Amino acid sequence: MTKNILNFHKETARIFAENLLQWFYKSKRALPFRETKNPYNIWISEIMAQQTQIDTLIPYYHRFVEAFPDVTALATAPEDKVLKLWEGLGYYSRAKNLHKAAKIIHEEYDGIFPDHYDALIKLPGIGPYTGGAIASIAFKEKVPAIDGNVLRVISRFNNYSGDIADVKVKKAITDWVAQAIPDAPGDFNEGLMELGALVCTPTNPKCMICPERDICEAFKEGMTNQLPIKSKKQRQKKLEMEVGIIDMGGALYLVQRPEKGLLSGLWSFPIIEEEKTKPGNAIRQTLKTVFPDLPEGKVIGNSKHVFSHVIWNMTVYYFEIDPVMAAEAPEKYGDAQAAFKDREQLAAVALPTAFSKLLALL
DNA sequence: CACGCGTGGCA
DNA sequence: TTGCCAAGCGT
Repeated sequence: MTKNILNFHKETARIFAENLLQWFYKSKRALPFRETKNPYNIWISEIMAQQTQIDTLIPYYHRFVEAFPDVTALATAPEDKVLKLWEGLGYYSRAKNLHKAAKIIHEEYDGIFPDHYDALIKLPGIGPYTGGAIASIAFKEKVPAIDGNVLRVISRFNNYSGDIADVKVKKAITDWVAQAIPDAPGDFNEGLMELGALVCTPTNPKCMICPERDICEAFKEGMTNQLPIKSKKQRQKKLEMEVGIIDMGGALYLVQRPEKGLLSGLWSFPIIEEEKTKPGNAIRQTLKTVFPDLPEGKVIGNSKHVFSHVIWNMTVYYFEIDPVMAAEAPEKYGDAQAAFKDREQLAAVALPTAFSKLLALL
């Protein structure tokens, strides 16, 4: 049977921390951002790690810190260059907030990285988890860093049935961890996450090699596969979309996404929701407002793209236009920036995966 | 405060 | 194929 109350027992927590640290020092992965305690590098890696698997972020991390080795380099870079380095990683507001925070540190903190939790979480993009991670790892502050791994590990360790999507449950687990933090807060926090990533995994946890097996309540009760409890999120809404690719002698017409909402600020092909009774009409009519002489297009394929909260079923229309139309090539698409981009120019702008994968249809 | 916000891996 | 999940944050 599971428990719906989370109790803290000091001695149990002490042994838990001891086991964890011993395991972590022996079993931790060699990750690039573990080669330093520089708060800047820790920060970049932690922002990239939000909702992202470590293996995915590693090449991005290398490229990013090479291009922007310190806060000043990032603060003084143009935003489009920052977004370009984030291209394909998703959740692009992370990159924008990273850039904003770098400017704040550069201008208001004299380039000196804030060295404690309370100051860190005031920066855009740094919330309770990331603030705790940077403060504990780079500055040895005794604060928790509660991510999805930690919620799962602590839930199982205590055979605790609280719904980890519930803020009250998150707070209870945060309090438990805060009291359990030993003298090496950074290693402890990293160890908790590493245990969740390598051993106490969401499915098929490797209890046989777990350093906490002997004192894990869920293991004792045979509940590891039922925990944690997590309420479900609702399903993505499906949208039928029409994409227009205009090709002018190899240069493609790109538009910048609006300032708010999905993929905001990044580049895309013109795209609009289909009018159900008239397939192809919506994109064609929209494009004709900027290209009155638009020739007939053809469908070159379909593409499905799954976002966090919506699914696009895209029908891709292809239009070839004469280079003489370059003279009238509009730099505005509605209110948005727009331009024909040749291969080299295309490579310089941030084109999200939803659109870059359409290039394979050409 | 429930929801908006990307992408890739995996049973 | 489908759904779930991954080192969350802003509003």
